[in-house]
Amino acid sequence: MPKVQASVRRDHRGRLRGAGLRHTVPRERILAFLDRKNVHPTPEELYRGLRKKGYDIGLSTVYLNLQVLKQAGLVWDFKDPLGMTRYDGYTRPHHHLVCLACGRVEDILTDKLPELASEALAERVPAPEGWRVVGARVLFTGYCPRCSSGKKGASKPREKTPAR
Amino acid sequence: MPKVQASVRRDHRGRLRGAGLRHTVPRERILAFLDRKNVHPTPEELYRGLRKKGYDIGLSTVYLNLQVLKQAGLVWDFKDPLGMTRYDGYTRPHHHLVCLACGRVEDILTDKLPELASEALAERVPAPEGWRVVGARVLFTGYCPRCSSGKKGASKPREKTPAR
DNA sequence: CTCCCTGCAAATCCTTTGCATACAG
DNA sequence: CTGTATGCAAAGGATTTGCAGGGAG
Repeated sequence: MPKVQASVRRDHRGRLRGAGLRHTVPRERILAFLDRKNVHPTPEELYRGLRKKGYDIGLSTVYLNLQVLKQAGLVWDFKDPLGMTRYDGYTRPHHHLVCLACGRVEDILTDKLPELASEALAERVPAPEGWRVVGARVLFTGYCPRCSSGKKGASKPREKTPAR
Repeated sequence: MPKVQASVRRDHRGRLRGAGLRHTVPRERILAFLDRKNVHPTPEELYRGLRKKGYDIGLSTVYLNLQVLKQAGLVWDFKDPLGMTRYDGYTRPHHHLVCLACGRVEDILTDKLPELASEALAERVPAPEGWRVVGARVLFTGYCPRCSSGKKGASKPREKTPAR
């Protein structure tokens, strides 16, 4: 019996190779870290997270590889309402929902939501003359369960202007 | 004949007062600069633009007031695909369409597009248990007329990763 | 072996802050 | 007049770059 499919979602070596990238330990660890749902760390948080696990990685390596992985389409990034760049493992098409009070981010998958899928939105928008629209990303804003329960300072408060 | 309604869109003094803000020369000029459609400057560009007109304004004043005006709801801001913060005069609800090649930004008004209006999207999204969704902003991406005409380097090229 | 990657430190870029002076109400 | 706002310069924070050593193919 051939030893096939060790773990679909964890075959990072294959994903890297498939994207034309070399397999390296830092890349493997970054992909592994992001390979969970609703995980959207800033580069700094990702760096600390990996360090906390005992991995000896450099912050600039994290920044560099996040960019490389992004260009390869293996991860996504977006700016949260406070302007911080956040990353997530790219798997299925989705949007984001951010809590205006504490900054928590939730993935909004569009697999089952043809109406809200990027392509659908991109097709439906009346593009100005001559433009070719290729994508659409929605940033939903609101209040998470903890923060909308009325309790002030339910979670860590935001320092800056909630914005956007 | 009473001298009424000098200029609806240019009554910046009234808009400021209405928002509980003092009227000052810098604020007046910033609002005036943004009071055109499809104008989405970065703070730096806005600063240079005002300077070019001979106005003696400080960069930090621009930053400060953009934030004040944003909090007052008189202007909006958003991050373009390169991560630059861009501002526009807040008038009607709308989204943005950005050219991935040259960075040009076009306003997509939703007055006549109930389906794509922020409220409609916010209502339609299946919010995770306990969340209260209050808004939605769409960032459409594509290629503007000049850049989609096939000619390479149609406009100023991007230095950074087009991203997102 | 050769080229690319890593990790540290220094450098950049955007944005905010401190402060004395000037203006709005 | 009193309290803000302005504008300059310096500080701060996030991200990038330079470079010598190390690893992947």
